[in-house]
Amino acid sequence: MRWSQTLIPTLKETPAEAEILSHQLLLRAGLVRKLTGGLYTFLPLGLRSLRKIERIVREEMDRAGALEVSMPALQPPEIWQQSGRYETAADVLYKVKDRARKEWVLGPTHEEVITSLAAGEISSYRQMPRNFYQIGLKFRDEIRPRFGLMRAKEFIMKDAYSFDVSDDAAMASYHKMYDAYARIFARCGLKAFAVEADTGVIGGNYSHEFMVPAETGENDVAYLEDGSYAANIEKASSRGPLLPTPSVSTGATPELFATPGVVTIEALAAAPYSVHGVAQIKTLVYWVNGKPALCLLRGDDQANEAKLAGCFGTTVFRAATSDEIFGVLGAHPGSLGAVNMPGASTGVPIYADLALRGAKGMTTGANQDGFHLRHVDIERDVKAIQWSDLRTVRVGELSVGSGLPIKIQRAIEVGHVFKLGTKYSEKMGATYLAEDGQRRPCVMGCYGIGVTRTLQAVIEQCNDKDGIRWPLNVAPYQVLITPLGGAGTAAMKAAEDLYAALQSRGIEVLLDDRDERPGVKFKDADLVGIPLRVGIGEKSLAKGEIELKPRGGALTLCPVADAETRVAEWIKQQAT
RNA sequence: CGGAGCGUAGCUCAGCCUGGCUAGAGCACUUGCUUUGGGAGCAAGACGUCGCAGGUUCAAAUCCUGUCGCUCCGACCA
Repeated sequence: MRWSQTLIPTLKETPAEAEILSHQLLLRAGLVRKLTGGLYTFLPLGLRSLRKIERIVREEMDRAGALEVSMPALQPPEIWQQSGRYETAADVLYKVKDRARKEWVLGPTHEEVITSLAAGEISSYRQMPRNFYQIGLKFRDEIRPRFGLMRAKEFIMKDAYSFDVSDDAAMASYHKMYDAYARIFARCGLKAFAVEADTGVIGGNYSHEFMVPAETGENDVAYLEDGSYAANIEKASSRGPLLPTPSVSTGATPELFATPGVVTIEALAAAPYSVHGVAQIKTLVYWVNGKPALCLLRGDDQANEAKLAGCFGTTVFRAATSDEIFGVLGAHPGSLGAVNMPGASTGVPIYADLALRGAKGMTTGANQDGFHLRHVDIERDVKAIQWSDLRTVRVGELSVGSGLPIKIQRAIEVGHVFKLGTKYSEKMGATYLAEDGQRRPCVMGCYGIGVTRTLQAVIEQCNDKDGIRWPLNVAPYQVLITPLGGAGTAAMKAAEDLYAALQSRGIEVLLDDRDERPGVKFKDADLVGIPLRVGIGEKSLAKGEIELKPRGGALTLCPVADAETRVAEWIKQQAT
């Protein structure tokens, strides 16, 4: 491609709308343009990279034995009602109406569609295992689109769905996808790693997210230096907080004391009260299915809502409002506690974090504004506690297994593999006749890769102060020829010859044939980040030489006659 | 939805607080001349519903109200 014949609108200045580096480079290198928040047009250069990622994904999915299909983005709401997600996923569903005022749904994902396909087409154990995938647009009514392609209303996802006869067979399908994902991200030039992920209400232990370490990511990952453990912070657990919880009883019974105006853990930890966070019980109230539920944590701990969802058995819950809380406990946030709950609140489930097990001599709210209780022994003074791991792990805590200290790193989630089980197949009638003549639900798995997000993750990971440094496999072009001389010069002529020669070898080459000053061409070349630049200047050309300059590497000279083979060799060498 | 901020030329922004005459700069764009190894110089030119609507005023980019949009922080996800 000739630069002058395509559209590569590079920007010298950073658009104000772009906060993070990869978003800025996406715009500055002329890869995408925004239509409106969360919706982007891919320009020729950006589209080429996107297609390369798609091709890698497609090759690896095919290699893993998955079958490519294409499912409708526009879907009938009935199948969503059937799966139960018309309500539970309501906040991300785009809904549209046709002329007859019938409602339709724009698919945020395709479990319902693929399961209804399987319900119709898979009827025997002989037809499994099967894994169907597609690469296409997904629509999500994101509360807040942000960071360019990272979180958009419309994005390209590779989604795959496996169907198996048993749990064991489903695990085999799962591991195939896991391995395929590792290959995909490696081929994209990404340093990605798998972490244990929260399985939410579906349960089970089999869900991994593929993460790209990046400070701009939206996830926190807990991991161990030796690589033996890595988990999303939502899932991660430890041996518990580093500072021990008081476990010696004062012998006294709970005693009311006045704490006017004290409504935070910090305030109670300060003078004159000086009750350390480890000796406080934090009481949180959630609203689950229209009913209250209490969550008790040590004062210095943070609740982990993914873990709470596991306790509640649903992801549809929220923090109770101040008014709701007052109605239940007779006090406002800051003075709440599970000891001596008023009569109206009996029957409210109480979930407590394991770090509080055996806690004695604790201080907590008295359910009376402006008062707290001291000398609380939790197991003596609070009834009907359901114990569970509810806290968010912190840096430095010891891991459950090896006891090594936990580290925490920000990361971008680019892929997710999930063993679904029979949740959808049961609801949607995707059953088969087994060898023994029994009818059973198919055991499913689902596997997603955010393709557009992966593209941006590559940019986030591969750049320097001058611009993008594309990995060869996903670069829009492999080679950029930069002649330093206008039309009719010897440099341009040599560039044209090399351009034709490389093209005939099947090398993807971009020729900067613009009548621009060298400085402009160099700056654009660095910004756009093509892996290998061939510089052809009048001076070196007079000596029979041209320049080879890998992006971010050292410049070498090479005889004009050898240029074609040297470029081809370089590419071959990089590809291995 | 809660909190914060911003909407002025294609892009980056000044002007607004303290209302005033023809709304500005840099970059980009067009033409000409010069220049030509790291985002050139000179000259000429084109480009604006000052987000939109209403109000206050002799007078509004500027003050007030409403509204729409965007960005950032929080709750969701690939």
